[in-house]
Amino acid sequence: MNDFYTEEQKDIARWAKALGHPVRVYIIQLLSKQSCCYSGDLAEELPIARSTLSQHLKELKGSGLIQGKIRPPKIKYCLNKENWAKAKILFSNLLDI
Amino acid sequence: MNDFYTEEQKDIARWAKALGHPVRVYIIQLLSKQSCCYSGDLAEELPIARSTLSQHLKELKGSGLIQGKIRPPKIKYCLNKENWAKAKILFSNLLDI
DNA sequence: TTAGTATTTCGTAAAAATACGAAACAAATG
DNA sequence: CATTTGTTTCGTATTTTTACGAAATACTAA
Repeated sequence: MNDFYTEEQKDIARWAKALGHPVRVYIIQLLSKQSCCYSGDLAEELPIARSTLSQHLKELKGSGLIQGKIRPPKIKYCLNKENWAKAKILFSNLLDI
Repeated sequence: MNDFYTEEQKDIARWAKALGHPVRVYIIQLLSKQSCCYSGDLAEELPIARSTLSQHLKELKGSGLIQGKIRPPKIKYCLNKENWAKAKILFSNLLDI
């Protein structure tokens, strides 16, 4: 492991990286507003292939910012509220808000 | 150009991407505290090659988050206060702070 | 059981990020 | 002018990201 950086710095970097693409910002903004959505709803409005969208969702999920609940035959995506709250705190500190 | 995303979404993504590596978070945190620093000072404390550091600084500069002023023979790096203020606003909105 | 719906995974390709050491550069000093 | 100092650019290699279409998966409904 790289021991040089603090856990906080790594968390900020991980979440910032997750927000480092406009489509993922779009998704997070949507989830902030309406709390949940389905991949299909996103796919209809976004100008990218479904598989590409799926990749972005996977990345957001991997960062911990969102979570997906299987609700057959769909998958319902929501913010991961716990991590979102953490992210708020860390970004607030960084930005001195 | 990709017209689908708003300027705001692109700005957030650009700045988030710039913060998407622990070393760049480290640099930004430092500059938030002490407002300015030299590449050499960073190079001494960071566990990466000077050329790699230079690349990270270039990326931060490219994103608009920092700026470098030539102060021979050194280069003095500072936060770009204008963009930093913008970033604060955009991230505040996104995080609903 | 077959067909349909929603989404992901796979295979692949192209572009971007990360890292290093060597070499180049730009300005001040001897 | 030659040297020193601080930093960047170059060349290169490796890894990661982004993107797409085709195929696979998982569950429901007919």
